[in-house]
Amino acid sequence: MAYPAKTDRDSILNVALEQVESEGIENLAIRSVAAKLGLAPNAIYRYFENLAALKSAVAEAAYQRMLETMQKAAGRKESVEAVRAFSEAYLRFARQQPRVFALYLTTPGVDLESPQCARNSEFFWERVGHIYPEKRAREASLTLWALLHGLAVLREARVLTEKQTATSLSFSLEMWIGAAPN
Amino acid sequence: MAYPAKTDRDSILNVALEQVESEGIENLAIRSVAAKLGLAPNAIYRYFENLAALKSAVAEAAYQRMLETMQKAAGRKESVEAVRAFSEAYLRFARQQPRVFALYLTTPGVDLESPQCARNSEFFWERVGHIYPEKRAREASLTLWALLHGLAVLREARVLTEKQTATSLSFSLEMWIGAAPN
DNA sequence: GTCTATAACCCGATAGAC
DNA sequence: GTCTATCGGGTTATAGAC
Repeated sequence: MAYPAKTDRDSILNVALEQVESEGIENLAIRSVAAKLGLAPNAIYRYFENLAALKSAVAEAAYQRMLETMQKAAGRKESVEAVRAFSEAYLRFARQQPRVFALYLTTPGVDLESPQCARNSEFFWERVGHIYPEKRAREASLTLWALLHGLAVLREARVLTEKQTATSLSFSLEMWIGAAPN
Repeated sequence: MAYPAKTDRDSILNVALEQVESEGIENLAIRSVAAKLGLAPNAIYRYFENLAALKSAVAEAAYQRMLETMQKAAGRKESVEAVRAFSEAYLRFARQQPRVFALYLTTPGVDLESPQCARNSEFFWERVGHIYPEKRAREASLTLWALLHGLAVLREARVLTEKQTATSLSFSLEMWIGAAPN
């Protein structure tokens, strides 16, 4: 072959993620990704249909990253301990990668049926649902998710200071755990 | 005057809000706003410094709208009743104006010290804080806000169905109210 | 599968006339 | 305060060579 492949889908995606984290999704451009990889702009089109498709892929990667972060934090810990651990990890993720976090749950055009996305729901259900009786497990786990996400957003919006976020998280978890039957 | 004013700041802002609601903030363009008003594109620059300034103004308007929505819903109701009322209003706002809601708490470059923004925090504090003892009032009111926002985001992301949102809201409020000393 | 080259399009922003 | 005209830049897309 005169022109062997110089790149692949994952390489492009990783460069895109870097650029999103440093400049935000709104400034992600096909040309800059190609330049970073030493490619002509339209080489990208072999792997992604257009800019919108690339952005969607980046957003899906954000779901994947969040899931891995939570899984790693929960580890083999048990119920309540696991909750505390991945709750803190959720907020840490938002602080450390704010522009990637901004894509999480807020990017239109992401297929929520895709494995990466669907597994985020399952994670909460599996790791947390059984703390509550079956009848209320679903609402309880979704409520916890909502709580964590809301706190992260409020802090990223600078409505909450770092300290207020910490105390509000303690308060929230205490409340959430305390509301369980035992 | 050979060229009398054909428009004003509020007219521009309203058109911008319409366009954001129908096409999202990322597609807001000075040219389309001007076209809608029957103006040349650069006439807009008499009222807004640039596109970024227009977007910020739209985002600030979103804060204003949310505040008015909550205030109207709370009305003269008392503590717990008020909480239920504006909580539902919060979620209704997100559903009815999803693209405007998407700007709320997620738009960088909005001055959170501006009256519209700061009053959102104050609202929660004033209407809700006294349900809890002073020592925990701050965390409690911020937690409620986080909860509502998280639920709204999860539903807009289609993680929660309409029904799950309703039951999770009930669960959340019960939990939140139940955690108060009396 | 990638390259160069080109073109069309849309947008933000500015200059200067009225 | 608004206009026309234009500049500069980014995005998308196509054609044809290698």
